[in-house]
Amino acid sequence: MAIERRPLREQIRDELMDRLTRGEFAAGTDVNEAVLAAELGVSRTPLREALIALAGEGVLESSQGRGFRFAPVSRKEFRELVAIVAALESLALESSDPEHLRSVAPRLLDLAQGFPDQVAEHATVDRRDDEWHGLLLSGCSNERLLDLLTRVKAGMRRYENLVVAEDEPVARESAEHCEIARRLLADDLPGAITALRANWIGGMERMLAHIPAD
Amino acid sequence: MAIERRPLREQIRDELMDRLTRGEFAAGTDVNEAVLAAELGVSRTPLREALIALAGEGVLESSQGRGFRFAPVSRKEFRELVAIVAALESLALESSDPEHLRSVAPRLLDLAQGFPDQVAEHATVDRRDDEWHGLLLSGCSNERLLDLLTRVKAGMRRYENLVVAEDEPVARESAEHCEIARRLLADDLPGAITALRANWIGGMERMLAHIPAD
DNA sequence: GTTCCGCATTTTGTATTCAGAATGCATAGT
DNA sequence: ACTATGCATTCTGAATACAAAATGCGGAAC
Repeated sequence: MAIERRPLREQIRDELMDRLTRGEFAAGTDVNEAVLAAELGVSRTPLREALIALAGEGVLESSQGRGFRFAPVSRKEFRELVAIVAALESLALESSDPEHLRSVAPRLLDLAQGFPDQVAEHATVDRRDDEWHGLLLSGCSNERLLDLLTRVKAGMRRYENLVVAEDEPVARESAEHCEIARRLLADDLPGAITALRANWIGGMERMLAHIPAD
Repeated sequence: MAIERRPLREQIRDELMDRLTRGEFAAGTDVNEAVLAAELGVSRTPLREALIALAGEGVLESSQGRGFRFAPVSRKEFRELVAIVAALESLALESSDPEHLRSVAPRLLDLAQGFPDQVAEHATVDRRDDEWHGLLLSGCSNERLLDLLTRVKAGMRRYENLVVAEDEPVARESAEHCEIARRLLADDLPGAITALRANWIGGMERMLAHIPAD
């Protein structure tokens, strides 16, 4: 058994992201360090270190003397984040080994086609989507880029639980993923990238319908 | 007079970035927290907070029990970073107001043409380059993107002082910037983006010649 | 009744202390 | 002579203690 030897700040960071994903923190609310530290059973020091790391990813904001608060959501920022992620994933595809892309394409198609059949509980949908995009990017050798992508996506996480999974969007998502996979199978990388962009933009619009105006 | 009211961790972060830019820290070397804290005249706590923030930007690495060290440089990582920045700046241009781009184009051209005439001390070249790209992106309303760009560029900073400014590269850089500005003047956004990409790739190759093999 | 001032309380920001892990050296054993 | 083990030292990781800033409330002045 490999014993867990990670700094507390990282474990705390992950725990906070988990809770955020579960919707336990409302956007815009202040963090009370003492209370949260007690709740987690740690001291304020590693907690603050985790908060600083999360602030670097845009999950939290901080201001002098007022501490940290969960970053408020806005339609504008969501659009900005989607544009960034779309561009970065496009780059990742571009710099992937075409050979590898073709080899994972069948599995990508499989997964995408299976989407609508599965239960559509919200958290499940997101996790499955993450897995799909993860596989899509698995051939990208730009480690820095993959790192950056996970960080930016972490900043998007708080938007995920604003909407609930519905049948029609899930079907659309599935169709779009199939399209991307088929392009890859056909060795049509530019087409796949275009489809990927369309997928992000489309997903964004489907989400925006649920995000209240600023 | 507005008195400075920023958390120590931010001031420390900036100071460390300054020193890094000045080449005071060798890549790959360990940070001794106590020594550095004493040198800066602060305690280890805010210093560590700054180190954690910098680690999030890829400037530092950390490992359990061994603390922080300045991230080693590698040709591979440099290529990765350039690809990312090129993609992000392209996105920024795409999402800029064309009107605004045309309006700053003359000044961009002016600045670019002035480049070769100025003294070519290394730090000056970089600062002037930053200013030029800053102006180029001044019309981008995607705040998150601009934020991300500065962070990724911070991670590139440690590569800058590996090379010294030379006449020929500076002239090339100037010519490429002129090309971008002219495209903008002609309302040719796609052309400008292509030229921008070429500028980054070209600059990368010119730098790579000076970066030792991994 | 309303506004402004000041004090008490709460919470953050920073320093200090403590504990535990890693490194290096010395010594003992083969 | 070489290797391995134990110990001392150094440094990081985390907790606690302290200082200073912000918030909220109550009372006094108008």
